[in-house]
Amino acid sequence: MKYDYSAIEKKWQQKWDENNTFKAENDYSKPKYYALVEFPYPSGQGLHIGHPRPYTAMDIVARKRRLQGYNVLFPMGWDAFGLPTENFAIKNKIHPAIVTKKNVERFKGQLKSLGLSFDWSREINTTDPDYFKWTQWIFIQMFKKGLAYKKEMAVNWCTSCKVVLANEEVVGGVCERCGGEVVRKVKSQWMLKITEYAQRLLDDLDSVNYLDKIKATQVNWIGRSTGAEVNFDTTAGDKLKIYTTRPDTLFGATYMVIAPEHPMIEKWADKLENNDEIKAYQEKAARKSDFERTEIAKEKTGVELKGVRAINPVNGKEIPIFISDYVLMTYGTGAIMAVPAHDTRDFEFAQKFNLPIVEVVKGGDVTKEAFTDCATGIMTNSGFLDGLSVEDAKVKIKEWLEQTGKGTPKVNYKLRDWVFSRQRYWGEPIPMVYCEKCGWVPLPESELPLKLPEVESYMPTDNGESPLSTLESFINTTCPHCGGPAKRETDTMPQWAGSSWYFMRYCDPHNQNELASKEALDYWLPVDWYNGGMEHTTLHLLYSRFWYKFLHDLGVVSTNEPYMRRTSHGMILGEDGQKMSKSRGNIINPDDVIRDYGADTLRLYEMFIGDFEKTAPWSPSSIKGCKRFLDRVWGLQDIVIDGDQYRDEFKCLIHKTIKKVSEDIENLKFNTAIAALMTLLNELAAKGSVTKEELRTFIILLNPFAPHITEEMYEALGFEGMLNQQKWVTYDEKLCVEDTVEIVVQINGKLKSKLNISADASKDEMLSAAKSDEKVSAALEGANIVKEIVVSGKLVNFVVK
RNA sequence: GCCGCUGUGGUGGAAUAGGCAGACACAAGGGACUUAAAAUCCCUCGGAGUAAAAUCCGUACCGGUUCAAGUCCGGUUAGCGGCACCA
Repeated sequence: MKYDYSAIEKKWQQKWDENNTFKAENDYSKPKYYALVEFPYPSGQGLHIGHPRPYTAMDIVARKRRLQGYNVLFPMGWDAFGLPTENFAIKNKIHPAIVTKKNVERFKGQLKSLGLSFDWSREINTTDPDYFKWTQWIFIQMFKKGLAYKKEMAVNWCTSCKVVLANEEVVGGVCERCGGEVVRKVKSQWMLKITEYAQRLLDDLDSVNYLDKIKATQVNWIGRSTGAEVNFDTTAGDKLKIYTTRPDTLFGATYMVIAPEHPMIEKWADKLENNDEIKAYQEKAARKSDFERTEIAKEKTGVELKGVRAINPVNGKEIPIFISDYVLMTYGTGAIMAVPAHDTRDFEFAQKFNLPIVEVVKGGDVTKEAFTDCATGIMTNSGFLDGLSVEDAKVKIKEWLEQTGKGTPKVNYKLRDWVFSRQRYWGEPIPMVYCEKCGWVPLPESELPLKLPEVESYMPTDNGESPLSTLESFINTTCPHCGGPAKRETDTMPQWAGSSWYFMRYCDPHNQNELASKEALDYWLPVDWYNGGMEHTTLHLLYSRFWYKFLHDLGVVSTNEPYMRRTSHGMILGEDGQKMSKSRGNIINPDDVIRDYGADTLRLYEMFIGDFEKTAPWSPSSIKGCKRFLDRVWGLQDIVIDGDQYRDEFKCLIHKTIKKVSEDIENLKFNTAIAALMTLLNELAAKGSVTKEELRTFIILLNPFAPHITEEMYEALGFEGMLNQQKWVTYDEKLCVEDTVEIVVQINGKLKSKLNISADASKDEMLSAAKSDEKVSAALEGANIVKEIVVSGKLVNFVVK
């Protein structure tokens, strides 16, 4: 009988659908397991060949856990707000909701054709008002707790499209779509105070099981540093506050630098002698795009503020103040003390402007380059700090700063607040109203969801306002607080909003009264295993952890962290080893692969393709090997013999294979799990027969990887019920050990011979067996044995002279 | 510049916790079957060497620790990913 994959796959997909086979139960007394994959953005291109890799991996985990008796939640949904849909809608004059609906249908069909065991009864869509009602609700709670605020912020502005761009749309400093120049433009934006959670987001990484590289990236992104803030007096009378991580070098501060946007500059305008020069520099800096700012970073620029000088608090010396765009207004206090002897950037600047360089840490040659080593240096030219190590000096100077009131220890983070406004149509409306009397007022919860109004054009306006801003009927409303006339916020939320809490909605997706019931949240959360792309490590992962912690503070969820375990998969590249793209013409369409080889083969191949965490090039010939494997598995039906036991000769191999497959799935080593199954198949095929029980075990082990063929074989073998309702097979550790083992005999660490010996042989028995081996005894002839090393069950090594 | 990761046959990749390098596949070559091809089955498959063996070399490079190193340590180099004037 031929292996008719397409009929088999269709048959079982239908059966699973009809029986709601993979519906997670609401029985909260059972042990639960929550396996999560990132929900896709339903793009117009349809499913990418890369999607099945993580989806299949977690599907394997979910299917195995079900067989192990867990109540498994393995849901799927759509992260459907977003720019490509909006752009497509603009271009083709179709409502984005219609585009979304069409794309979702296509995606869903494709996912089903892969045989993924999602619980479709819990499907969610971020663009569904019943869903984004709660996204808006969370925003309002944040506003009420002071975590959402409005602020003037620079945005990316494409000078050619005359449109505000999201950061993701700025590629290499130019507009992704038209290649036009992108500049900064200041606009009033909603911000979320993620910085308030910086320390917790950092600390709680200790309590979760994320891959080390994921943790490292998060730590890096949060960017905690410790130092001190120091107040410098100025000749203008005002104090200038700086932040430094090297307060120990205070004696070496020979000038100061403040950001071009620093507010003091305006305040000092009447005292400054070179206002024209300063203004010119400020304007130039403001005009620069981010791209230019980093391009020109090679050479330092700046202007001295003539007329005002600062006073170094430790030695009372007057020092000049400069403005330069290498100091950022957005970090620390926007002002630094410059210690050219011990900071590379200050050194460059000092050289260019001929400023004095004073060595305060011995150990380098500060006439040639900045000496930045904290570990070995000894303080010098530093008054009461002289002779101390850098670390001791840091402690002592901080004490001095506090005692004298001239400064305080301070922790800073690179993490910045989250810019939450987008001047776009296809996003969640921000549920806020501006009243002249009451200021910003949130909509009452009874008015949620605030739906998107119908507009004629989804195009952003010429002045960078949201398309909603042209719609008088939407804008004009009454103040929920005083009842007076008020105007709605017209910006929408970024795409990251809906995905920041979607895993919570899956727990209770149809709840009309709450984002999910407390009972459901307490039962299902945290997510046990979340797999997703490395590209989401800094944004999505951090944002959703932040929202979760906020909701924990509100009492909505009971735990601190949303995801117990986070892993990450590698991308699938084109056959040429390049990223798949239309222009390279190296795209593989999953529909074609399913048509030509079947979903089980595709699943198996994507798991076998290589190390799950690494990128892997698609290989059209390798996939044939996986098809060949399934053909041979199918062929086992022709050689099946009666028998409700494993035969003795296969007992050990089968137990070892069960162990290997069970463990490898938990360790993301799907490729070696499949290799173990191939080995077992090869042995059985070589024997020419397989007992019914052996085959039953084999197809249970293979089921998570290739669910359709295994269900079909299970049925054809005449077993009761569906395979997915059976129990995962278990192994006996004792039976995984062979009676006899092959041990290695080495002389001076070089392999001389191999011999078979009883597995429980003592060290003495191993030694004497080794010595009596022909090859070994010949080689040992006349040699002087200095040492004998015996590793039980593994090897014997003679060290000879 | 900083942080993280990686370097193993023609290819994708295995190798628990320092103990047989190259599992499992792909490709290639040879053979069987076939009128022929496809499919399938069998054999070979890191390099040098040999009739075959023996033997020697071999996990990016240099050095170290060890009875024993792909694995640990120090240095170099190449590539990938992230951040990037963060004081």
